[in-house]
Amino acid sequence: MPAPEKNRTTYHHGALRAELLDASVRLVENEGVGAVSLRRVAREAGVSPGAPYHHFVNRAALLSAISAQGFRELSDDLAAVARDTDGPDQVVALVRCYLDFARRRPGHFQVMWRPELSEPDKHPDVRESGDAALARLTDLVDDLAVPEPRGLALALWAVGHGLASLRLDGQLDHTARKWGTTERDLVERCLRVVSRLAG
Amino acid sequence: MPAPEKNRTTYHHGALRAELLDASVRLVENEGVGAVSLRRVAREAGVSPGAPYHHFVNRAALLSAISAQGFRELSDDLAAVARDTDGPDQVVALVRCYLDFARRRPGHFQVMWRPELSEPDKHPDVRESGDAALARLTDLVDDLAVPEPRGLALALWAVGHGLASLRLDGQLDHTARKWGTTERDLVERCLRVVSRLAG
DNA sequence: TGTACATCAGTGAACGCGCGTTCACTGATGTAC
DNA sequence: TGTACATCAGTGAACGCGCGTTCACTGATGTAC
Repeated sequence: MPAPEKNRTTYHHGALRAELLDASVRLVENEGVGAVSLRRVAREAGVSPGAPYHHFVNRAALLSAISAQGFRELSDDLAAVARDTDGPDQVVALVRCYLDFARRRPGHFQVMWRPELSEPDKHPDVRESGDAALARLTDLVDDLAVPEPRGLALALWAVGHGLASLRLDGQLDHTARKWGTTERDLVERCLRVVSRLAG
Repeated sequence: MPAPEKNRTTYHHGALRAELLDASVRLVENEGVGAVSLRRVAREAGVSPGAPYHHFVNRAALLSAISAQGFRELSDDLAAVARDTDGPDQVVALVRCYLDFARRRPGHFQVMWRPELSEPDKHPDVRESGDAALARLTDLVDDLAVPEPRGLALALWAVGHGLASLRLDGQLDHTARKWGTTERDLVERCLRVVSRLAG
């Protein structure tokens, strides 16, 4: 996590767009999406309040870019599952992949699923990359040749999404403590149950 | 949905606390949780900016009250499932109950799972009512006498939570359109798959 | 039943803050010739 | 290789806005006697 860029010597930044994105993701992770304002992000990047406007027309455009980035990475992850595993194991591998993504990119994950933030209607990138990710999921499940592929695909998406959300909100950790176990153990038990859907 | 209370004649409102809560829930439903500010809520209730401070110390206290309200209603709903159904049907009934709650109280639902908004650590009501709701769920699953009750309970919670979240964010509707079907049909197919976990 | 008084639940003005956005500007870079 | 010029990507001051919160106040209500 690079510190706010205070020690710039050149007038031009060089890679401000990328740094604004990074700073935003960091902000979402540490303080939630509410902390992301163009002024704040500019400050984090060590740049004047007007500077971001040369790269993003507004806050939504910035968050859209993060969403699209996230969806593309998730697509790649899902493609790797299709490539590296096969058969019924894919069911659990898929959910695990979703969970791993959410853990690795919590900032992206939180932005991706909130259309009021990233305005998919105004930013085709988000819509397209989101659709592509979902298509990866359904293609994978279709290849399993189970009786209700769409129902299974949605169920797996829902389980993954639910677990990831509950974990990000601290619900899993809280529940684990109450049950005298760990978050990780809870997830594993859940995945064991889910694996029954593969048969 | 009562209109903003502009036509009050008495100096004292009489039920301002309840009306502030209602106004907040309406705001969350229509414009998202970001639209809830004490000033805005006061305006919606037709009252001066300082008035809410006689009932809530700050925004978090207001949102906490909404959370607790939601958790209590969800607990009651889950209790009804335990009372009105039995056997393996309960698995699907439980998820359906969770989904119905989220549909009926979308404003509450969105606030309940975001601890940074309702600060459960500072507001014991939220923690207690949340824990009680979860206990209903686990008690119900325990009574099914399945091999992995905790794993199943979490899986059902996750599916319900995932579906409800995706629906609220418009993802289900979007996906249904792309697949040439309806949100409702999608949910039903998903539940059919989930019902296999009951066996 | 009246009255004095405490308390409750409002008002509305005021404060300082961070925000989004604009704008004239300027330093740095790229390009045509 | 040098130079003139266009364009790009910054600066920093400025604007108006809604917010949280406080405060002296006041109208309404409840209670003790």
